[in-house]
Amino acid sequence: MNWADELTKNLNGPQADAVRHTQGPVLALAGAGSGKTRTIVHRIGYLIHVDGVKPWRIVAVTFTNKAAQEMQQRTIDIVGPVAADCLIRTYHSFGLYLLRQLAQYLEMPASFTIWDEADQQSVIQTILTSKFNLNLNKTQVRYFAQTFSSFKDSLISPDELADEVDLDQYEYGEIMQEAYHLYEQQKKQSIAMDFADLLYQPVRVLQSVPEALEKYRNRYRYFLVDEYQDTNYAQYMLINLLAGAERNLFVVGDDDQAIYGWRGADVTNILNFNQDYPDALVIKLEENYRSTQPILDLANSVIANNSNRMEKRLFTSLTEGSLPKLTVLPDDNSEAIFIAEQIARLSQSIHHDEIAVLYRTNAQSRLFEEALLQRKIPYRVFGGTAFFARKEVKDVLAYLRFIDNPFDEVSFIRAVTTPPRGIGEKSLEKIYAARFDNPEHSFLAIIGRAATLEIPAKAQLALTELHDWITEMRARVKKQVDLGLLLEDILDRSGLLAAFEEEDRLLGTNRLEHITELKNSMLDFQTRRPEGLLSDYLQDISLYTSTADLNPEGAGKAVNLMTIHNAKGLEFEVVFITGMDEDIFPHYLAQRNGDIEEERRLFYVAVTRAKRILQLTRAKRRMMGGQYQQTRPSVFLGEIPPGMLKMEETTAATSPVATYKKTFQAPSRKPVTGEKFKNMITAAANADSSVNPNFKPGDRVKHPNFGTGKVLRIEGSGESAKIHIFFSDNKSRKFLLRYTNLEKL
DNA sequence: CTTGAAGCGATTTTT
DNA sequence: TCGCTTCAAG
Repeated sequence: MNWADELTKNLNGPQADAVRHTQGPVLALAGAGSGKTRTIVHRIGYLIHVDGVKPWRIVAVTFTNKAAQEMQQRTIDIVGPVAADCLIRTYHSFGLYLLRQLAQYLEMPASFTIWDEADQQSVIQTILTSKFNLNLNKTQVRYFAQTFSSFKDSLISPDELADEVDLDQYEYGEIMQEAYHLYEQQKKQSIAMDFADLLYQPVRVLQSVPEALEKYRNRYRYFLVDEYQDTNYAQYMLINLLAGAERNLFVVGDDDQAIYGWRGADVTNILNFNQDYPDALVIKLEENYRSTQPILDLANSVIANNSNRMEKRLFTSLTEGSLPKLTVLPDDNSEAIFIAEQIARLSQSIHHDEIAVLYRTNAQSRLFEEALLQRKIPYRVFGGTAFFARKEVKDVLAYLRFIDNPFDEVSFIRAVTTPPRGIGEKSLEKIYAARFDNPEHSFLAIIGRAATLEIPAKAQLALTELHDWITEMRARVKKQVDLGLLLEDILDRSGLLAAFEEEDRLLGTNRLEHITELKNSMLDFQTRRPEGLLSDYLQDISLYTSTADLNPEGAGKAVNLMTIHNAKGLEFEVVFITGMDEDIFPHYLAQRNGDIEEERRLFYVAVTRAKRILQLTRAKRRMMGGQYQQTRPSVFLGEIPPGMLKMEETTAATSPVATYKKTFQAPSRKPVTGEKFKNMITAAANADSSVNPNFKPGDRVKHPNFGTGKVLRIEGSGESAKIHIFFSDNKSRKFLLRYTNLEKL
C-alpha cells in the first residue's frame, strides 16, 4: 500500500497540504467542522508511515479527556496499532507524565498526590484561619484558590509575585503573596501537586535545567496541538519550549471557538503564531463537512454579532437539511421530559451515542438524567463532579491516598475524622502543632506517637489503632496488591462500610453502589495495567472527573450528557442545546463580568456540534434556590434572523409531566424521580416488601431492626415522606417511609 | 470536646 | 434539594 496516497486521498487541498508539510511550523486556522481532528490524525499517519518518524517521538495534545480519547482511537483506526506509542494526551496528562520524570529536580518523589480544587480549598482555608486569623466563606476561599492557580498559569512564583503583578488591584492583596507562599510550602510538605502544577512545574524545570530541556527536546520531535486558541501561558510555554529546537510544531485552532478566557487562555497565542514563527505555513480550512446549511446559517448569524474576529467564511456542500427548532416548555422539568421523549422517538432511526444533550452548567444535568432514567434510555454524563466529588468516594479515596502518601495533609484530615472516632478540632490542632515542629515527619509518624500528644485518652487510643492498621496496609501496598481486596479491607477496618450501610438503609442513599463503581474502576485499571501500583491508580484517576472518563470502552450506545465546554471538538448527529434562557445561557456571572462575547462563542461551539438535527429548548419557569422563577429568553435567540429557526411552544396542560405524576401517585408505591428511581429498580427484585400500607399516627408497627413501636407522625408526602416512630426502648427515630420495611400490627 | 440535629442559603465553564 | 453553619447535649 502506498501510504502517502492512502493518507491524503480523502482530504481536500488545504488538508492535504497540512498533512504533507511535515517539517517546520504550520498554523491551521480551522473553522468548526472543517476536519481538524481528521487532519491531525492523518498527519500523524504521514509522519509515521511516510517520513518514518518513530511514534514515540510524536506528541499530540488537546483539552478534554473525551477529545483525547477520541483522537487516540481515531489515530489507531487510521494509522494502525503502531500509533498506540504516540503520546496523545490532554495538556494536564502530558504535564503529569513529564512531571513524574522531572520530580527529582523539585526534590519530590515521583509518586506525589494530586490535589483537586476541593483539596486545595481546604488547605487554603486552614492557612487563612490559622496564619491570618481570617475566617472566610467558601466563595472567598475559592477566590484565593483560583487566584493562585491563575498566577501559576502565568508562570509566576510566590517570590516573583510582587514584581510581576500589581497586588493592589487584588482583594486581600496585602496578604496575597504570603498566603500564596504558605500554600505552596504546605503543598510541598504534603508531597502534593495541584492541577496548575501539572503544567507550571514541568515548565519551570525545563526553563531552569538545561539538561532536562535537552533530553526532552531530543526525545520528542513532532508536536501537534489542538484548540490552540485556548492555550494559556503555561501551556504555550510548555509546547514552545519543547518544540523550539526542531520547530516541528503543528497547531490548529479557531478564534471563534475560544471559550477558556476565564482560565487564562490567551487568543493572541494563535494570532501571534506568525510572529513566533515567521516562516510558518498558514493554512485555512474553511469547508465544513459536518453540518447542514441551515445549522451553519444559524451559527454564522449568531457569531457575526461578535467584534474582533478573524474573518472566515465557512461553507458546506450539505445544502439539504431540516431547520433548527426551538421548543419553549412551561418549566425545567417538562424541558427534560420533552427531551427524553424526543430521544425516545429518535431512537428508532439514530444510535443513542449519536445524540448529545448540552447544557451550560453541570447542575442542569440532574433533570435530564432523571427523565432518561425513567424512560430507560441509556446515557453517560461527562465531566462535572458527578462521581469523584461524591462524599463516599472521597472518603474512601482519602484512606487510599493516606496509605499511599502519609504526608498528605488533606487525606490525613479526612481519613482521621471520617467516620467520627473522637478526634475533633482541638486534637487536630495538637497534631498540627506536632507536625509543624517536625515537618519532616509524616502525619502517620506523628499519630504513631499519640501518647506524647496532649489529647484525651480516648483520642490517643483511636489514633494508635489507626496508625497500626494504616502501617500494616502500607507494608502491603509496597508490593503489587489486588486493589479490590484492599478497598474492601479499608472499608471494613475504617468503619466506613458500616456507616455507608446504615446511611443507605435509613436515608435511601446509594453510597455502596457508588463504592462498587469505584471498585470496578480499580479492576478496570488492573486489567489495563497489570503492573500498576496503588499510587499509579491514584494519579490516574486524579485527572478524571466522571465515570464516563473512567471507562471509555463502556461508551456503547448511550446518549451523551455534557456541558458545552466538554463538547468542544466533538460532533453528533443530533444536538439538543438546553436552557436557552437569559441568566442560564448566557450565564449571569459571565454577563456580569462582561464576557458576553465568550458566551456567544460558546453558543457558536454548541450549534456547530450538530451534524443534522439541532433542537434548542427553553423553559418559562425554572426551579432556582428552592422556588420557581420566571425566565426570559436568551439574548442569543433574538440574534437569530427570523426564518432560520422554527419555533413551537407546548403548554403545561399537555405536558407529559402531569401525566407522569398521576401515573405514579398510587399510594402503594410512592412516586420516584431520578436517583431514587435507580433504587426502585434494585428494590423491584424484592418488590413485595416495597409495598407499604398507609400508616397514620397511633398505629402500632414492627421494624425489622428496632422492634415494635408507635407511629408518632408522618412528615411530608410522596417520596420524601418521613415516618417518626416511638419505639419500646423509649427512643423515637425517623425513617424515609419508602425505604423502611414496616409491618403494621 | 465531640457529635448530631436543626436551620438556612445557594456564585459557571476544565484538568 | 443539598451542604454548610450554628447550637446544645453528652
